[in-house]
Amino acid sequence: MKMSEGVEWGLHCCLALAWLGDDTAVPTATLASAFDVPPHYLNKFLQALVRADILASSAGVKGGFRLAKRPEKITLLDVVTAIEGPEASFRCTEIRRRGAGVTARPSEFAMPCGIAIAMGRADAAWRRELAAQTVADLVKAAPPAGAERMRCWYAPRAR
Amino acid sequence: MKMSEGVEWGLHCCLALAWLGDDTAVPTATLASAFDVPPHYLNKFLQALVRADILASSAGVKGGFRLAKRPEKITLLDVVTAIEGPEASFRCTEIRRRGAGVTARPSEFAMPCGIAIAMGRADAAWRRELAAQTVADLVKAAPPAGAERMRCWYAPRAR
DNA sequence: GCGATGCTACTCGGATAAAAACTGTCCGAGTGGCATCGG
DNA sequence: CCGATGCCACTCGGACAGTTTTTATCCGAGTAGCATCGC
Repeated sequence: MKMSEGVEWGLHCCLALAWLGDDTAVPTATLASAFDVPPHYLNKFLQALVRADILASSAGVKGGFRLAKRPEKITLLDVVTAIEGPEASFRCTEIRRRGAGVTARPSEFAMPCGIAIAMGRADAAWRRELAAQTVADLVKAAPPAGAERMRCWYAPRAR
Repeated sequence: MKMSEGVEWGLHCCLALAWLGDDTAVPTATLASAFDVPPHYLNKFLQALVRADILASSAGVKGGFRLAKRPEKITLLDVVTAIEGPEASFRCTEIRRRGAGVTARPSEFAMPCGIAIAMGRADAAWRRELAAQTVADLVKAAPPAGAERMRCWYAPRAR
C-alpha cells in the first residue's frame, strides 16, 4: 500500500504556486527543475490536478499552471483524490459469500460485511483529517524563508 | 494506493479462527476452500501473521493455524501492519531540498517538512481508528449465524 | 504612425514503452500420528 | 496386553514465474506573443 510519489509532488507544486501568487503561470519544466523531478512525468500529475479543477492551465509562450481557486478552498483531500483516485484503499470483495461454506442464505448477507465497515471507519477518519487541512494552512505553517527563496529563484525566470 | 487483498483474507481468517475456538488448528487448504481463494497464496499471508505473533502454526498431520492470543488482544492495526508492512502510505522524499532553487540553507530545513507533517497526521488518525478495534469486536458485530455456519461446516472436516 | 496578418516558438495534452510491485504457483524440510513389532 | 519404534502422510515454509499497476518518456495539437507587412 504505497501512495504514488505524485501526491508529494502535487502538494509541493500547489504550495509553490500559492507562494508565487495567483497572477503568474509557471510551466511544467520550471516546476520540475525546482524539485529535480522528471518534467514529463510531473506533467502527468499536473494534468490530473487540472481535471480536478485544482489547477488551471494556459497554453502559449507565457503559459503554464496556476491555482484554479484560492488556497483556502483547496483541501489536502482534494489533491490526494485527484491523483490517487476516489476509491478507498481497502476494497471488500465479499469473500464471505464465496467458498464452500456458503449455502445460499441471503438473509445473513443483508447487512454489510463487518470487516468492510471497520476498515471503512478508519478510511473515513483518514479522509476527515485530510479534508480538515488546506493549502492555505501549509502556507501558514511553512517558514517564510521558503516562500521568499522560491520567489527570488523564480523571478529571473519570468519574462 | 491499493491495499493488498491479503488484508481482507487475513482478517476473515482471524474471524473464522476466533469463531472456531482456540483448541482447533485449521490448515491452509481448509481456510482457502472456505473463502475460495488460492491456497498457496493465502498461505503466504498466514505466514506473515505467524511472524507477527498473531497466529500460531503447528506442523504435522493434525496441524494448522490457530490464534496466538485472545481475540481481544488482536487489533485490526496489528493485522494490517503484519501484512502491509509498518511503513506509512505517504513517504516524504524531501524534494524540497533537491532542485535548482536550493542554495544550501540548513537552518530552513531543521524543522520537518510541513507536508509530511500534515500527511502524517492523517495517517495517525487512520492507525488510531484501526488500533481501537479488535478481532473480538468483529466477533460481536457479526451475526451469530455466521459463526454457527462456520462451525457446522468445519466440524465434519476435523478428525 | 497604426492596424491587420502571418509566423514561430513555446505550451499543454494524451498516447506509448520500461520497471516495479503485486499476484499466483510450486516443491522441499520437518513433524506428529499411527500401525507394527517385540516383550 | 502394553510399550517402544519405525514409517508415512500431511503440514508449514520459503523460493520461483505471470500479470497488473506504477513509473518514465515521447511526440503531436493548439495557442499566445511578436515581427513583419500593408495602408
